[in-house]
Amino acid sequence: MPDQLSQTFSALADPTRRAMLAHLSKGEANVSDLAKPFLKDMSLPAITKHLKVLEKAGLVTKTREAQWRPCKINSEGLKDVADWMEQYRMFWEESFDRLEAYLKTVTANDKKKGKKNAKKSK
Amino acid sequence: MPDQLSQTFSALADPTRRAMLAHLSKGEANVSDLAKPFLKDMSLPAITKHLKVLEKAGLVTKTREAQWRPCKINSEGLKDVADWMEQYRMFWEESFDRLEAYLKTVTANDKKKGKKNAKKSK
DNA sequence: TGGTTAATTAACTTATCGGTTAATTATGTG
DNA sequence: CACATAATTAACCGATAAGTTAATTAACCA
Repeated sequence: MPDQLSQTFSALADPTRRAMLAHLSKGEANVSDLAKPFLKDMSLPAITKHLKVLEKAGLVTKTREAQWRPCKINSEGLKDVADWMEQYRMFWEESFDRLEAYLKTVTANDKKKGKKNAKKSK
Repeated sequence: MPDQLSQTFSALADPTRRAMLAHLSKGEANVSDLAKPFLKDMSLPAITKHLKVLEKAGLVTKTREAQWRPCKINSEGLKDVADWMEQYRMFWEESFDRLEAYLKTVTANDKKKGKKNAKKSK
């Protein structure tokens, strides 16, 4: 049901999963390695589920090696997020001048088309 | 659930909310302006709820002007995401050389402990 | 005053999420 | 073989997310 990007954002909306990703940013790890920091707080099946979410989100790939499942970061998911973010760069880079200039051009267009936006009073 | 970054990612994990944000990237808009493209698919209260999610996530700020509620993008939330993303830049920028070099330094530590592929734990 | 527009709140339903325990599948080893 | 280790699957549960309809608040207008 959900599009890929939604799945990716959804996967990142959990501190445990982000921590697992941070762990993997240091290199490959198998499931029990990833689980270790969390086994005081949750069970191993919970970790398996989190990993599956990360996989489906395109953030992690899991392979097999005997009974182990080495995991590593999959850059695809991160790239999708980074690409989406790009369109908002001017907002989070506090370049106020460029932002105001940009918004001014948009507003100018609206005026031409006679759009009475949120501009009606004051 | 309670940490800010999770809330922000969670807010972005919905195509309707991302579309509303895209709309707001063109300038301020009232609730009904934002709702218009979606009123075939969902009710106005649904939009109100989506907006509230975006607000709590620090992605949108809503003010009052008579009976209207002009909304605009709040860069704080976007900045939080962008900052978090930074630590993974080397992955989604396919600079394979640097990535491999980096991972090699991390793996070198493991090799000292005799790890071939993250094989052991304990 | 009464009516219209903009938006929110309340109450409710349904589906999904994040976790659990118990059982199961693989693989390697004495 | 028996057994331990690594990880997954199954079945279940409570909380929350996303939507609905109906009612309500708030401001403007004639």
